[in-house]
Amino acid sequence: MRDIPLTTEARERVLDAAERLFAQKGYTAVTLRDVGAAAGIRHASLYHHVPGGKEALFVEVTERHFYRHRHGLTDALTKAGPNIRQQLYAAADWLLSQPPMDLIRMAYSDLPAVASTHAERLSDLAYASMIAPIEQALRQALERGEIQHADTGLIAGGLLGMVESLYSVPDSALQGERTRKTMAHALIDVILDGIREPKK
Amino acid sequence: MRDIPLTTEARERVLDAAERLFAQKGYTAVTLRDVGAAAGIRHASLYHHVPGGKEALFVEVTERHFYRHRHGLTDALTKAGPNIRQQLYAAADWLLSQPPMDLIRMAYSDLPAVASTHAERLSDLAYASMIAPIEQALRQALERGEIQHADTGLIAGGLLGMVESLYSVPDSALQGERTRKTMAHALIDVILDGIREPKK
DNA sequence: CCAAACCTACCAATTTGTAGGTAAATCGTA
DNA sequence: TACGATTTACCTACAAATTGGTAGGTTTGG
Repeated sequence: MRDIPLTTEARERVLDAAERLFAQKGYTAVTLRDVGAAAGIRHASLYHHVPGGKEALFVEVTERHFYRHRHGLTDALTKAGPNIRQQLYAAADWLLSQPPMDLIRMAYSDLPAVASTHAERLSDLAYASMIAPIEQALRQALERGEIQHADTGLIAGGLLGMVESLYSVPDSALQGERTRKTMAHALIDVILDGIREPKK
Repeated sequence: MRDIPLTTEARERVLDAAERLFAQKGYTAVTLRDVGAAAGIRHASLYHHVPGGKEALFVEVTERHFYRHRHGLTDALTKAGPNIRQQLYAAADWLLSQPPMDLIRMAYSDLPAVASTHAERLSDLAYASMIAPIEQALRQALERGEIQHADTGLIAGGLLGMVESLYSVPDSALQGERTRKTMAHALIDVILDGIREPKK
């Protein structure tokens, strides 16, 4: 008998389903029956894999989600080479390959619904996973002289909000060359070059 | 006896409370008992003012919310004079004077929970109220030669996402001169000037 | 007086969580 | 290897609380 379940194939199915649903709909909008159905089991069976119930499930998969973002972002940024534009392109591509990460909903709706100890940890993790990697890349570009002095933390956050907001573009507005990816790259160009001067 | 209640002071209290709560927490996370408590009445009394129940209440206050944004944005943009920077400053100030408008949550969680006819109308209204006014100001700045050729719709949406994302900045990170307003203005400067060239 | 505004009390459905059971895989050991 | 014991991964059934919504009565202001 174990207090803390280790990772099995069936448990992974549950966590994957829960992560996708919570990320898409938010904590209160997702029921355990939804999660069970998505994982192919009854809701009561979820308690076998996650004894802590809904809140523990949400906290675990949300932490997992943030950790994966941190890894995915730092990975994309380092593999893109020492050029800030290509780095930001790669970061945006990663973000758009994942389900939307709605930090506003997280702050105003999801986190207030869980115990404050968990909420604070998740809040810190959000910064460390989403903002910090981009901020670090901007700081290094600043040292390399690629960009001028700027509030790197603010720019990183703004960039993130900009790219994530592309998820609210309806699919009907996406066609041909106008994908979320090309739109993200165009927005990054604006951040780097501005829209007053003609593109170099 | 009226089928459609006209506007009274008490009904306004209900709509104001509902609008604030729905905007902050989203459709499913807000209960009618929450709305009633915020308006100072029992949840059953809400049906006196809005016979259609929760969904009708949500649709009505969300429409109202969008209409007010459309008015507030166009008003701020026109009153700021013919300078795109001042116009965008004013638009951002308006957005930050209102409760957060989380379009991602709206698209992925709120709208799927209401009848599709209402969802489509609200989706169109979101574009017309939030994006279109900013896009128009950018187009006019383009004609005036203030900015270079750019995808004005894309920039407007990106700007909006950027400014709204400031709501996910924890209050603990706001102190002294570092308010959401000053941060929004700094981000607008980046959009206009870029971060590669030194500020003029 | 009378209608608007609000109330209490309830219902049916849903949701989280618990209790207890079952089939099948796995393990320890003779 | 044979085989009983245990563990895993699920199930059905139910309890308690919450939710949207309804019925009908009561207060209150013009």
